[in-house]
Amino acid sequence: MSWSGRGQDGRRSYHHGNLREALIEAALELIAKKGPAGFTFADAARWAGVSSAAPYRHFRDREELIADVARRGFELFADRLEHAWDDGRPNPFTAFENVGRAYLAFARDEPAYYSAMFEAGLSFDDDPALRQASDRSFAVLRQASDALCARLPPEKRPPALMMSLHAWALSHGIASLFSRGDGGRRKLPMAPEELLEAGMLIYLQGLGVIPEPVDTKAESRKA
Amino acid sequence: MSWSGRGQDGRRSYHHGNLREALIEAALELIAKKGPAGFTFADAARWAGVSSAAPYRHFRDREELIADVARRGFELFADRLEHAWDDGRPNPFTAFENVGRAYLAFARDEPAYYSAMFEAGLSFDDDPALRQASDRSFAVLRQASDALCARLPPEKRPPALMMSLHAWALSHGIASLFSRGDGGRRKLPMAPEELLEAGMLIYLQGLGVIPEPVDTKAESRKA
DNA sequence: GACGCATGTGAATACCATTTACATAACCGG
DNA sequence: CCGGTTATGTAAATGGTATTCACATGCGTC
Repeated sequence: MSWSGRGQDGRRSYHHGNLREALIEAALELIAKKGPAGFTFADAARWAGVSSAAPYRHFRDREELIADVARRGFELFADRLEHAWDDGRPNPFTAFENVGRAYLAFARDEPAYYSAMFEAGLSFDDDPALRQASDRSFAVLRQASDALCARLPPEKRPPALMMSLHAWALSHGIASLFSRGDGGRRKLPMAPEELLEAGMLIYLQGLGVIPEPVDTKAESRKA
Repeated sequence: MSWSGRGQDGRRSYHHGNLREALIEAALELIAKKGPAGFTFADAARWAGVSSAAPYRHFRDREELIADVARRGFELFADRLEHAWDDGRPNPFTAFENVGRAYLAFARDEPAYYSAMFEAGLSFDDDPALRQASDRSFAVLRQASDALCARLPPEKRPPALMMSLHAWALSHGIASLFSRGDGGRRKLPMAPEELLEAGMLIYLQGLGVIPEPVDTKAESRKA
């Protein structure tokens, strides 16, 4: 079979052959352009060159498509964060910073995914796959926080879960408020990445993870 | 005239008399129930008991109504934050904490306003009134940060603007992720208010605003 | 080669946003 | 009090969207 369902003349045969994927691609294009609210099922169908009823063979309704985009977004997000964490190399502190940068880079470079994930108003309870993908993303932050906490003497050690929630909230707040694909809602005196890095640095110093204001390059060499 | 445009029999006369306000109330109800995306102009009109064309006498389109809700939300938000700040009484540190609690309380108690303000995808550039109201809210955080920074010796003093952005981002992140009116997307081991307070405490300690892990009640008594 | 299931079509239903022409009444000057 | 002007509301029309249903197509399989 022709994978895209097209003959030699370029016209599509009765069956598309890959409609599900085509709809998801269309959704990403459209969400990136007009936000998750502006995305319409009919547009996606037109984009894929099928009738407006065809998408219902692959998704129960419009929301299920968005949920699938969000799920894929979380999978990709988790991959990016895991790659940035790199098992804590070269050292937990530098790796933690890399995760923060990867977080904002994802929000900036994949606004469609990020919108579907956090701004589409999806219910995570109704969709175990979505919940699981979201959990996997969060697990990276959790893991990184564990590693950083482990650096502290047990009596000063904060709850790693709390620390990961703080990191997540700060990252998400900066991403939502200042680092959207459209350039952000508000002018900043610094790049979002710098804002996040400075914030986490101050936070970690407050925890005592960093004894002194520290040169990260020196830190890298030490590890 | 009858302010609500109703005669003694309770039926509305041809003119509503207070439609603009009624539509805004309806919008708040509906946004609270189904989110800013689920809110429809037609529903609001039905709720107010007028035809579906009537709202256009008061708002250019659906978005202008949402923008007005958002603007009012920011005004109310600024009032609440200012009240919590209370000119830095009893001392800047305690007042700063109060602002954080007020932030989350607003997000929890006024989910309709909060949604319209931060999740409706409004463009602040097209609406000076909206921009101005939003600026007034942020100004409270900025003012509080200024006062806290002033406690530090000049050579250790961080940029107050950066600090206020950190506080805003952390608050907004926690509100968005964990403190929505619907109970939040994810279970937490602690109340959102505690999470924010702990986070800001650690942050301020990292800045050196708080010399030691400190009992806030003792701090209040001292001031 | 016939059959069944997956996939796509067209038409129908029911909403919603928005516009337009028209209706009503509130207000205002005389 | 009266007539004109303006603000506010209505009904109907247009065009778009979500969703469903009966029907069509053709891939894969026996």
